Amino acid sequence: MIPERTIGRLSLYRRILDQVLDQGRTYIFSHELAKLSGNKPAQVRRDLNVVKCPGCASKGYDVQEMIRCIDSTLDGPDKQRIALVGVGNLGRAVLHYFLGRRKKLEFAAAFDRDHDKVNRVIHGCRVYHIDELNDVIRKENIRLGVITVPVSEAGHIADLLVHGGVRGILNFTPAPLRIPPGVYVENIDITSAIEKVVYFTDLGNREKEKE
Amino acid sequence: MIPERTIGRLSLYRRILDQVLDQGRTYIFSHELAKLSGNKPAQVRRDLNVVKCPGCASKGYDVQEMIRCIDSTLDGPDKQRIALVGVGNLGRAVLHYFLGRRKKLEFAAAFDRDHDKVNRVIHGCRVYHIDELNDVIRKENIRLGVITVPVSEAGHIADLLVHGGVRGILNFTPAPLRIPPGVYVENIDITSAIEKVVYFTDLGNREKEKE
DNA sequence: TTCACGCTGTGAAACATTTCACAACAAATA
DNA sequence: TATTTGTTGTGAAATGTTTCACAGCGTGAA
Ligand SMILES: NC(=O)c1ccc[n+]([C@@H]2O[C@H](COP(=O)([O-])OP(=O)(O)OC[C@H]3O[C@@H](n4cnc5c(N)ncnc54)[C@H](O)[C@@H]3O)[C@@H](O)[C@H]2O)c1
Ligand SMILES: NC(=O)c1ccc[n+]([C@@H]2O[C@H](COP(=O)([O-])OP(=O)(O)OC[C@H]3O[C@@H](n4cnc5c(N)ncnc54)[C@H](O)[C@@H]3O)[C@@H](O)[C@H]2O)c1
Repeated sequence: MIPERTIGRLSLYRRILDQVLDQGRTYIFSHELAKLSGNKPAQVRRDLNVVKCPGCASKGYDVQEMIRCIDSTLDGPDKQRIALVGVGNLGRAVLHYFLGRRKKLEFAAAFDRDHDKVNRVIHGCRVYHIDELNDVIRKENIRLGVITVPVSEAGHIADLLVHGGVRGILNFTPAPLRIPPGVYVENIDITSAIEKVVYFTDLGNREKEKE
Repeated sequence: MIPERTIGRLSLYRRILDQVLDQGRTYIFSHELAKLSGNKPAQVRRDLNVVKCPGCASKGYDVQEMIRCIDSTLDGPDKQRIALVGVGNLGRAVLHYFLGRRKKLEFAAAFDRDHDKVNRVIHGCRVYHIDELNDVIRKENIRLGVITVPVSEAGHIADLLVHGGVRGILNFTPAPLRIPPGVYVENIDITSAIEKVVYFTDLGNREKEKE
């Protein structure tokens, strides 16, 4: 059972290593990957040990081997089919960005309740009416969902997804989803990210005790 | 010095409390806010202690008082002026979402290098050419930046922002920004968030040792 | 007035994660 | 061959965060 933080870093390493490989490098040292990813060398080595990627004291780590090790940990055996719910500004940005970007991820269906959006193909993804959600995700065998509806709708949408058989959700809404055990939820809260920046940036200005 | 996780939760509590207040409630117990925010009651009480918000054993916490305490910790004294760089799909989603949403946050300028976008007002925000960045953020007294350009541009944009006097950055790019001490960076990595969902969802399918 | 209840506030324990620090080793050099 | 150099892999320490568990208290009931 690998901790969440580690998975996040492995995901980042992989994208960096794809680039490193494109540049023709075949080996890399932990301190180099550390610099490229914004971490400490010891952290990088630990993370690589976790995915059983062996290094060589003189040459460092074999880049292709690293990618293979990370792949075998992060990727499922098959291509992951994902449903996106809420084809608004953020939803469309996500669909557009991931279109053809990562081989193992496919946005197989999107849902909205706005009739101007349904029955169209947006950024390579067919948009269905929300009422069809259950049928479509079952028929398409979709196990993952992304929620980009307004916060007031999120709880209800999460219930629909879970009822349809979805077992992992990326939730862009600040609503805490009440889901049964066995379903995994990852939250991205853009508002709180901005508020963190405000707080930690202002430390100099305001009276903030160090300790 | 309050830890980052705590700040994230406080930001969430505040939004929940705004709603609670709209519903006419004046007091709330830690276990209720815990349920609404997806945390344990002891965690909520600790967080509130951190912002010196007193509770009453019989009535719980005064909602307005809580909001005041959180405000006085999270918000700077003035409205925060923010620059967004990269008016693409994600950048526009952010501009649109925050337009008039949080009183203390204002997207005061946006920048792009695409001439179709510059010198227009998009979602209430004037878009300038990237070459004007330094002048505009100095003139407008902007101290915070949001980076939504392609990953290859992010390092360069971060340098421009810092050079112009920006001290806090929200970076949507997976590029680790090399910034001087005193500048705070918060990263949102949507790709790694999705990959976390893939990993933790698949635990049942694949052979994953528990321990 | 006394009691029982349920909540807050918090010290201390438990748990999680990062970092240090160094033995062991491979390659390059002399 | 012996020596130097610089890296990996990892036990153990340090650090950071959450959770437990309960003393103390205010309120309402008897
Ligand atoms: N965009 C951002 O920067 C941002 C920032 C912070 C939080 N968020 C969160 O992400 C959510 C989405 O943001 P956005 O900017 O894309 O909003 P948006 O309003 O542009 O899009 C919401 C979409 O969901 C659809 N929808 C609404 N109810 C639905 C339902 N019951 N079933 C199916 N579809 C439904 C709407 O038709 C619309 O297309 C926000 O509501 C917020 O909770 C976004
Ligand atoms: N949209 C997503 O779901 C998503 C997911 C993962 C990561 N990201 C990250 O966020 C970034 C932005 O995503 P997006 O979907 O909005 O991309 P996008 O291509 O729609 O937008 C990028 C914008 O930046 C502008 N730009 C490019 N170079 C510039 C420069 N030097 N100066 C000023 N402006 C410049 C472009 O003109 C464009 O408007 C991505 O490149 C990626 O790194 C986005």
